[in-house]
Amino acid sequence: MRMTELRRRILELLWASGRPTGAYELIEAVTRRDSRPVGPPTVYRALEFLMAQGLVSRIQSLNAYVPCVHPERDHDCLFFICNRCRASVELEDPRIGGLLAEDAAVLGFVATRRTVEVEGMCAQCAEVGAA
Amino acid sequence: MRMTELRRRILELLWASGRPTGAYELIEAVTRRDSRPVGPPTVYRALEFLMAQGLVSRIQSLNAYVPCVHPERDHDCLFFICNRCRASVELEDPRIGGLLAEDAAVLGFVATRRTVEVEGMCAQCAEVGAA
DNA sequence: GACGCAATGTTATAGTGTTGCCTATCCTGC
DNA sequence: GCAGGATAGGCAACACTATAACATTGCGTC
Repeated sequence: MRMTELRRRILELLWASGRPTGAYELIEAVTRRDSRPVGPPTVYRALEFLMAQGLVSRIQSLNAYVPCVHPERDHDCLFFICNRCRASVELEDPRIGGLLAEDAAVLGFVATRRTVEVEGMCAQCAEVGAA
Repeated sequence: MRMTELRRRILELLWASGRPTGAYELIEAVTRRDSRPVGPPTVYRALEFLMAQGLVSRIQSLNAYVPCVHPERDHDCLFFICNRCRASVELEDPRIGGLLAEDAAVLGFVATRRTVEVEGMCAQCAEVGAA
């Protein structure tokens, strides 16, 4: 389990992008930057690794990937996704994790992964165009 | 805006299925049952309609669709998805919607859609195989 | 240097969803 | 009844997302 050149590069690209980025965008970006073709499996494997390390999260609503804001902490990612400017904000709200754990307990459900995503419009976009 | 034959059929198939069902499964099912080919756009349009009516929800983690348990009520769907038996349970927990609204307000974010999904193992499956 | 293992490369393909355009059907108002 | 607009569905092609299967490389160990 190593942080290889490729994996680091993909993580850098995600940070540089500043917004949720699709796997095929990453494929293109890596290919362009390294001037050699990179196939889908390569990138998907790197993403899988980065997600396992808690360095990257997948946004289900967008089929896209973002770097985690607090990789060090054990994170319950909670995303606010602007459908206008495509930006996403990651938040931590332990209370939500608590409620979900509570609900899971009632069901006898053993949770392994959580997805909490809110779509809408960010403050800036909402200000600009009320449409 | 009408509940047509096709739309009703797809809703019925979702209810009959008893678990999250993919769009292409529905395409196949409708095609088989009606003995005539149905294309992807047809089914996707019907699903879009059903979701707009609050009769169906999409489970992002699975790229699949489920009928809503309480179509009449305004619902904040919250799903528990078993990765073993593929079943899903829909719950209502207004407290979570409340917290999300609160967090959104802090960000000045205008929310239009929420996705809350928990993956793991349901009580029955957890009981059977602890693996 | 031969082996073992993790990582990556390569090719092909599976799975999911959309666009564009046309036809059919239904309701509305005359 | 019957134009005429609006909504729904059919169809072909395509775009996007992800994985399978198998070969290769690089690296550490004995």
